Amino acid sequence: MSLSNNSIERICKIFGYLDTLDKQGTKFASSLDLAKAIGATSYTVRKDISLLNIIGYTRKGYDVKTLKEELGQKLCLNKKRNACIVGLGRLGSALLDYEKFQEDGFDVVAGFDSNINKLERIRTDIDVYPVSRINEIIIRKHIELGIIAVPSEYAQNIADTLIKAGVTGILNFSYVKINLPKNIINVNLDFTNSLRFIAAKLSGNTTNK
Amino acid sequence: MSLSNNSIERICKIFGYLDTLDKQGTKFASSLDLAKAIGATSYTVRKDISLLNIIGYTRKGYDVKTLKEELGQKLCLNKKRNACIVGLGRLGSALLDYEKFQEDGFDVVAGFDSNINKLERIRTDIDVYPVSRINEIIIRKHIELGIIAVPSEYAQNIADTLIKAGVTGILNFSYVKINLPKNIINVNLDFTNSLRFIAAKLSGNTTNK
DNA sequence: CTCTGTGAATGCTTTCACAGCG
DNA sequence: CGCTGTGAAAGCATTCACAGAG
Repeated sequence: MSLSNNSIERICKIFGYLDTLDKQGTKFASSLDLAKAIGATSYTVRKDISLLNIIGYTRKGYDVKTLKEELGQKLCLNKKRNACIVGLGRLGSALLDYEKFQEDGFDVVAGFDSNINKLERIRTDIDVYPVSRINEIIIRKHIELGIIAVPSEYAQNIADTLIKAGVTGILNFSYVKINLPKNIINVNLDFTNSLRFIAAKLSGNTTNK
Repeated sequence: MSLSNNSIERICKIFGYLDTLDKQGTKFASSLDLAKAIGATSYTVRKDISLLNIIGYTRKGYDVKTLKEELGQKLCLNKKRNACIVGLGRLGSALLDYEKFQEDGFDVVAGFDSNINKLERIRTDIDVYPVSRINEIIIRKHIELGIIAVPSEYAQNIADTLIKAGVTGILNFSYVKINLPKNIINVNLDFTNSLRFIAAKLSGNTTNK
């Protein structure tokens, strides 16, 4: 089985949307419904799904519950995973309390910051530690995912520490690209770059693709 | 001139990296340097840049200051733009104080929330208003960009309000796709989906592309 | 040499078009 | 009918390979 990044991203979005549909009590969804919800075409959705050898029902579309279960299984999204957040500034502490992570099976089980005073002041149900304890805690709590919300100049260093401790996936909110061994999966979310992208497209000298 | 989204995104990243290089005092950067910094190949970087009819110097690479200026000009990234944030919960208020936006020419000039008590409690230099005043303030302050950080169920409604008031670009932090007229540029940043993507790739049944 | 600039070739992804099914 | 499933075609983006320039 072998999916492109684009396919994976679409399927992840579909998975999230199926959850919404399920909570609403919707039973079936056609490829077109799904496509609209994630911003794709129905062809692409059908192809993505069929690449996973999942089949739908003619005339009705896909069974919401079943499809969600199957997508989750094929992409290992049903399994819970432990995560930690490094850097508990404004953004990091907002992320600590971002309930959607937990709802979706990502358990944030630790927060880290280098500022001891900050650790004492923070009010959250999640355990917080100084960065010096990253290695110990990651191993003890079986943390697989690291969320980096430290100032950009420290991001690479933190990433190295996380990986040495055994983290295999990194979500990086700093605006620098971090260099990683290629078995580590990583996504960069650079807010400023997203605004730049919007600004650039607004300026108009672009295709619509 | 006509660039694909991928090209625009890469160029935006290059633009950001050139700023870092410039502050460091670096004078020249080769296509390979830039490529490494943004996670691309040198071919792609050269092609992207040449699509904009910008030329470098043989044997030295690109002049950092000049290239930044030219990219900024072609993509209209030098012009300042006003932005607002709707939804001042944990995330929204963190974004209000995200200095990188201002540094990069995105002036956050207003925050909105539906909860009047919250507006009174918030401590920030930026003016905050009830959502009922969105239309008035957007017009008065010439706001072009809207950053949506409200709970997902309100996102579509807020987006419609913003657009009616004249906003042309939207950065959406909620996890629903919002439907927009196609002259509106919009980017979705769904944190949970990024974690899902990482989890899916960790599970391994994917290409490396 | 070492780097850029770029047509040509390659390799992906998406789209199309239509058979199949209830 | 209204939907899925899928080979074939089209459309893009990336990579290659090499000329050009100092």
